Amino acid sequence: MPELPEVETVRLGLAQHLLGGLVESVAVSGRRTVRRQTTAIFSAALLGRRLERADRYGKYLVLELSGGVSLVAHLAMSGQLLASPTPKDPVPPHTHAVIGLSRVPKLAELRFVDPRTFGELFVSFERGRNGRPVEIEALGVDALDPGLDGPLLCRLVAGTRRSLKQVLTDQHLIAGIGNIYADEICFRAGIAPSRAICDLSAGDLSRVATTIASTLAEAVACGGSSLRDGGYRDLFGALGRYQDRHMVYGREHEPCRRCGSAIGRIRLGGRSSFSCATCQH
DNA sequence: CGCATATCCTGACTGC
DNA sequence: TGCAGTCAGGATATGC
Repeated sequence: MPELPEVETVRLGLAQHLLGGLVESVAVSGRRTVRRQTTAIFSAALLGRRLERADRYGKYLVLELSGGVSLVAHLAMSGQLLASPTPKDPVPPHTHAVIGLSRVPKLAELRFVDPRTFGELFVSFERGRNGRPVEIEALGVDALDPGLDGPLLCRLVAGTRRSLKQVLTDQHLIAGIGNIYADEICFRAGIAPSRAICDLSAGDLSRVATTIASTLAEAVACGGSSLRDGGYRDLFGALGRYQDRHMVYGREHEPCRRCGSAIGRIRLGGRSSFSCATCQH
């Protein structure tokens, strides 16, 4: 489930290997892949353009092309962007879009693979005031933004009675954290995910803010998390390594790595939440 | 406003 | 071994 660390790992790969590439061809075969515009508009907007920058806002990848046009990718649950050195490499199942490139030796094709089809691609022609494509203008502050500190968190959650986990995973407040990292951040901050955020002290919120930054930075350094199904892979197909450092996510009934008590699981907002009742309050 | 639920979808897993 | 049922969840929409 690509969250910020996984998307950032893909972004780093794109920034390293894709910039300077020229779009030679665009082929969209998935029915749901491009849904904000016609595939004709999508393809025409990309053809002949040069890739100039790779950005990320929350879980969204934004490839900036010549002419002020952006290719936006959201991987959602099962999406992958995979580089292919030659067009002759076998195309994986569930490949919904293929972008042919020239002038970049390691990347003849960029492929969008997405078995569950929750992900999407679109082209954006307009920038909002915050410099992001207008379609994702409403996203909250990026979870790795250095400005996300205790006081800002405090302002963001003023007047809400929602739980810590619901705030962490609300992309309109903080962008980039999903179910896995929310649980990991709650554990590392020593706070129960179900705890009402209005009950937290300023010190608690500052600790949450620093824990968001340190947890995500460590996960990025590990290349993100690949779960049992091996769903997430980076641009070149490599698995992440942060799953080996998960303290709670997916570890129901297993001993807590800090205190040894059994990890518990509850449902919160329709999603599984894993935590340690001894280490988190 | 907050919360639960349904929706989109396929693959992995579980239980019989 | 195989088949049906369940679960996984990002974003959005809707109802209470």
